[in-house]
Amino acid sequence: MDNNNSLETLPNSSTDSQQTIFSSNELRALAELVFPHWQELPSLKELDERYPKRNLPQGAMVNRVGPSPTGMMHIGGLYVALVNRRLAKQTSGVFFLRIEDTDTKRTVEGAYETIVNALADYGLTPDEGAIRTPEGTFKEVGNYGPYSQSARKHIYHACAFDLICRGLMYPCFMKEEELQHLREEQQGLEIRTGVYGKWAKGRYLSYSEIENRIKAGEHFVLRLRATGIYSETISWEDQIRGTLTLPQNDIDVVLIKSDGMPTYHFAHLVDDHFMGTTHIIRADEWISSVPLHLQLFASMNWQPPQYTHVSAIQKLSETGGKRKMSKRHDPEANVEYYWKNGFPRQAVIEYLLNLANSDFEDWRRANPKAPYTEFNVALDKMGQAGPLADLVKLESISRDILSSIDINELYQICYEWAAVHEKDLAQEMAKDPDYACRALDIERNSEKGAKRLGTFNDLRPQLAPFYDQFLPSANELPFPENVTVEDRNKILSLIKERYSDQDPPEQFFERLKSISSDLGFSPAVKDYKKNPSLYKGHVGDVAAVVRVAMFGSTRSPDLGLVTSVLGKQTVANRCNRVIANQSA
RNA sequence: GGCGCAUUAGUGUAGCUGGUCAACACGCGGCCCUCUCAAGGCCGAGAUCACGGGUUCGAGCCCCGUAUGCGCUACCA
Repeated sequence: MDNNNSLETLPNSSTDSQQTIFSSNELRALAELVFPHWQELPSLKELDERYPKRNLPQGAMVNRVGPSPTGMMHIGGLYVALVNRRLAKQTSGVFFLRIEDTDTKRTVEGAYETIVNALADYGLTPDEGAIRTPEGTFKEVGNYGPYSQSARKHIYHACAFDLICRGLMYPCFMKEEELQHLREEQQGLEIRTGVYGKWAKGRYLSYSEIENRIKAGEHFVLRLRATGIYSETISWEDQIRGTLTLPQNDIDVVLIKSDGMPTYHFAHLVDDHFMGTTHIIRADEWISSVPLHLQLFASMNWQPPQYTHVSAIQKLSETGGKRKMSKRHDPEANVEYYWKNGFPRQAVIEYLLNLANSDFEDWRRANPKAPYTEFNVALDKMGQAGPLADLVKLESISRDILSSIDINELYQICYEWAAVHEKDLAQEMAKDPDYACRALDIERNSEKGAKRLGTFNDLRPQLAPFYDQFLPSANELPFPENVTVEDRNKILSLIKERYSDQDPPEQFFERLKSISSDLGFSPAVKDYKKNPSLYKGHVGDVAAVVRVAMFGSTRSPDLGLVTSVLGKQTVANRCNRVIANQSA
């Protein structure tokens, strides 16, 4: 990188002759003063060699997600990660994870693991950056690292050194109170607040003053010497929003904080250049910063990436109405919430995909079995308004997924969930996975296309009755009142006697009918309704008795299917315990 | 305060360069199926496209203004 940006060519907004103009020797001395260990810094040339241009096919997108390890993983972060990753994959590009931990005060222990785990759990493992190994440990992969900003200080400093040498960055000693006063004064004057133009006091410092203050150990930050003109605009193409036009940046923003860490803006410039990011897809709160970012890239003579801004998921519907999704008050802002509350991860992903491109739904209907990765995400199909989280819709998607995935896969994820949230159930499942599968599979492939599982919360009611230990005790069974104990026992005796596991499940109802007529119940509900006095009841009442005895509940899936899973022995046992209980 | 982004039925969205464009999904209601519960099938109620002006033969779709929400205006990202 050569120094062709000499001071004279800078289009500075304030042609204020009072500003200190340094000679290039002074600038060099200043840079060395700011970075006493400058000799240890890599040169820009070395960095360019260390991080060569990526060798990727035409049109490949290199993009990234850059969460801060400040606590939980936000659902909006997952959303942005999903979109970025899909786009990278679709173009044979690269998706990487960069941990943006430049704010040492805010970084939280364990948050790094939370991020990596969330991406791994949701199938969004990055190509580069921190990943979770199959053994469950963490490591960093990729040739453009390190991928944590806190470990890249020397790179930022190398670039900062260059900017100081070229007069585009300068030290500023203003303290918090001073900045506060400045802001108040500007507010009193009813002008824009901020460090710009004549308000940028650091621009007026003489070399000797700077030297003295630095040598005295005074704290300082490094600010950009902004080159934008506020009354003029800059435009760029946002792939979601089209052409965006904003005033040029004339604020001397902080680029290096007093602790030596870069701010987001500077880290973005340096990292996304050397990491070869081609597309920045991020939340829309960054729109206002694009003029600054463009200026930063120009100041280094680097090719800027393409910026596009997505509206993050912001609100949630509640009984009260709408409000902003808040980390503190809305548990569903946290990615963990969904799994905890029984939503399969794939459902969350597909729901997010649906928010991103609403035609995903149509695609899914047309391709019920295809993996979601076959769907093509398109930026220009993304909505501009912030979508509202809708758990009811999520559940509907979840139900579709749980009813369409392969039974073995269903067993897997159910078991994985139960192992954490329903431990006793999981234990039983593991004893005989095949049995659990048959129980889970009930009615899934029938013509009726029953979708019994909405979320994992439906797992227990669906599965537990297949295990004796979860059944209510015999005297707690909710038998209907309208069938006498005597009839109940007769019914169950006959079931025990006549049930055969050779019967096809459809046969079961025929058995119920014949038992009904043998015991004076009407085999057809219609007949009973015509002449109630002729019967003790109807086949439905008989079925209810059997249902309670078999399933411990007045509600169950098809009895023929239930009994065929239970098997002859269990059917007999369950009849016996009731009969025994009554006669006792 | 300044600047920016957004605003289509309860919710999420679709509506291409202005002329069946008010559609789809979830939810809600009813009916059907039916031995229970779900699921499924069918039907239906919900939006004068935030509001007010324009431009036009004609506007969710273009322009201006207003309102509301959100964002930025930090040595947070």
